[in-house]
Amino acid sequence: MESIIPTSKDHNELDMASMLRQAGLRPTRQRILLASLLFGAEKCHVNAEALAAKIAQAGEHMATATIYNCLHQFETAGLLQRVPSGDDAIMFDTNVTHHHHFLIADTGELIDIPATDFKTELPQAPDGYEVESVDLVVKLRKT
Amino acid sequence: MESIIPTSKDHNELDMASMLRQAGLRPTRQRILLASLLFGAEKCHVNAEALAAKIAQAGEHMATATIYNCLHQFETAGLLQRVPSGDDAIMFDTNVTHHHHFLIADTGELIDIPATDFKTELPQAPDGYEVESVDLVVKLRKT
DNA sequence: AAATCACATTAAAATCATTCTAATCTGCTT
DNA sequence: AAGCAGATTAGAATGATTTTAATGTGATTT
Repeated sequence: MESIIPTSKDHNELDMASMLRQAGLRPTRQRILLASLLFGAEKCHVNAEALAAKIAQAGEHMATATIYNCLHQFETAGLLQRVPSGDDAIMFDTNVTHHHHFLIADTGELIDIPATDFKTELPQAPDGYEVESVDLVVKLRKT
Repeated sequence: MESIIPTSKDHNELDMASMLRQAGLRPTRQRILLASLLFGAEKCHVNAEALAAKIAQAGEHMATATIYNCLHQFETAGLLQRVPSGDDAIMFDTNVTHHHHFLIADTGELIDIPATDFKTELPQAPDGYEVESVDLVVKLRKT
């Protein structure tokens, strides 16, 4: 009994599928689910473990290797950016614009800093090299 | 048949021992050896694996746990600074002055940038927090 | 719509840096 | 020389990530 009127869920999945296709990735069930969790919500900073928890919470299942595979594929496709992290897990940011981070020292929480909130005069790259990216992390502690 | 005239090796060990004592660390054989390797040479950026290699090369032996213990103790004592790293190993810097780093993307090699080589206007820390440290990494790729 | 093929996903084992454990050792003080 | 707190040790444990080798699945062709 399929409805002609698409549900919001269907609509979202179509969005995610076309986003993936545009990124050159086949829209598999797993990649669509991950994309929904990553790009449908507000949360910006995730690691594999946090995603696994969200997946379980949604009553779904996915192999750990698939989560890592997809995260790396999303990064390569430019849908995610790797960000420095306080703990020992790889963290990704759904905000792929040029910006930097506050890192709360004791919790490991990351907070975006718009690139416009500060100005940097960079040193010149050594001969034979060019700048690929610039990462600034301001570590904070409670006063 | 101990000589009254100290060899340069002895001299170096005395230096290291007093440095350690000043830092509040008991000058054990292992800590003196590590200190010699770290603060006697030019090399600034090390991880546990690189140190283990140097130790083996010097014909000595040290438990892996000891290397990690000492590195963390040296860091706490302010003799070393942790630095961001491209690979997945913890890296330390014997340069504990305020400065930043170039990171060669494909080799993982770090190069110091004097803090005076660029100017940064930092954003204000959120309420209830204060800035603990600022880390800037400029990732480079070969042109 | 069946066949096909390249690509994805999977569970489980492997890897690798780092930390823990519990026993032994060693600087330092008495 | 004795004693003790702290240091070192080998080896086991941990935990995030990757590999392996087998199975499954989108998309295209027939």
